[in-house]
Amino acid sequence: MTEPKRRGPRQAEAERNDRALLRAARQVLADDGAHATVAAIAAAAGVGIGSLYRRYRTKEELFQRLAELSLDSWNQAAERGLAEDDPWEGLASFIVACVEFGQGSLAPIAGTIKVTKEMQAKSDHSDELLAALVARAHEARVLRPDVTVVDISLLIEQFGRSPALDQLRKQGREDLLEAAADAHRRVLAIAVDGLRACHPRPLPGGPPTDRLFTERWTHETG
Amino acid sequence: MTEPKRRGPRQAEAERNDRALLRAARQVLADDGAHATVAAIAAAAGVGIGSLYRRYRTKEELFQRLAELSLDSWNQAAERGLAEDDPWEGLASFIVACVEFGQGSLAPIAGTIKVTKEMQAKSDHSDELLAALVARAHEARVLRPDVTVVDISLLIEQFGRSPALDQLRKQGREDLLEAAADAHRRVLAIAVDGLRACHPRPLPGGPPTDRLFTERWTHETG
DNA sequence: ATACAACCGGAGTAATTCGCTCCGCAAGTT
DNA sequence: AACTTGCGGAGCGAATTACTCCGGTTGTAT
Repeated sequence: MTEPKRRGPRQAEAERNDRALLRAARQVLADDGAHATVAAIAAAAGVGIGSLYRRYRTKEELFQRLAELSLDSWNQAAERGLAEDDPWEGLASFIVACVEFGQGSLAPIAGTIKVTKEMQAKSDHSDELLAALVARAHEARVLRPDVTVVDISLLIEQFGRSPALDQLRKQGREDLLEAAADAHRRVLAIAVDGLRACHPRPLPGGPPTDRLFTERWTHETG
Repeated sequence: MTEPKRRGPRQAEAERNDRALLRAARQVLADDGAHATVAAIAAAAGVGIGSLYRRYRTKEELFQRLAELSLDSWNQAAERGLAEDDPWEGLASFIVACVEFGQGSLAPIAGTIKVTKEMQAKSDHSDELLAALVARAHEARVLRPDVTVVDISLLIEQFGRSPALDQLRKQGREDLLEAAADAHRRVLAIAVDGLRACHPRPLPGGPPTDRLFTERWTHETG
């Protein structure tokens, strides 16, 4: 067993709280961007501030953990995509999955995340997976030929947050949240269709540099 | 003459400053979202805070003016689009123009804007113009049939800000700004191509309500 | 030159906000 | 009942914010 022993009587509650905190952090980050507060995160999780700081020594440590989990989710989505038979469906479902679990909520805090060696390894792996998804779609001639992995990554990031959904949530208009989420998925579907190989005109500008991604995170030397 | 007399010796500088302030406000809003500070706006305009407050009594008054000007830009872009002969190019160039001048920078402060009667009239007009653009594209069978005006509006809003560009600007990476802007235009071109009538599969979900737009602004009774 | 008017810049202020600590209390276990 | 473990949130110091106020600067008139 990996964790053979419960160390305290209220360990189960602690684990539930931890999951709730991570869920809430993603949510609040999506809503409020870079200036999400710990009070808001704790409140959204239905947990006291004290409980947050017992598990994470600082706000940054929580965000760090969130970034790591997001990388895992990204990789799982990519592997599910590769497992699909149809190359197009594999790529499209990967994109939708990444947008769905809120990959884009990390963008506002990307500059504050320290990339550990472990995360770097996961990131390299995710690059390979995405490259494989794109290569397979190219070979099947279902993806327009001048689309690169950077284009896909930027598309996912672009749809990671929904301005309309953010504002409605901040205004407490619960009645429109569902409609806004549906509409967001609709617009994403439009954009994904724009990736199909049925468009004769080449895309404007040259292929984008991957420096747009590699140089936006601060790396650890140790 | 509408403005026959200069009232003071430094009037020209004052007008330059006003234009710089509005430009800077759009920029900073795009970068920092809802918590853009007056100090940042004044600094970006190369102007003292005092000069900002001589022209606008409060921060909100500046944002209000910005919203009004944005509506004008929107309408001008729509009229240029209608003036084009090709229905598709008209619609596409309208979308690109709206994204380009930073229409989306207003999304984070949409909830704080008071819509005056004058603005309401301009807004109604813009609705008609966009409806005309979409109807013309539908009649020419160049726009996929289940796309609505709300879809177009949401698409414009979605691309109004670029997460990558925002972060790079905040990090001061001037060397990558151009590349990021190019990449952003590329991804937008992909999404716009997704609107073309060459995609057989219908979009997911029903047509979105326009309540997603009408109910997000606070209206004035007077 | 001198006096004056118009406008500029930004240090200072009061109020708010934020990350984080600390401690009294409740829930299990024995 | 005694004890252990984890919970919640009031409160603190530091940082940030919108806005005011006034000494300085620029351009015009005499």
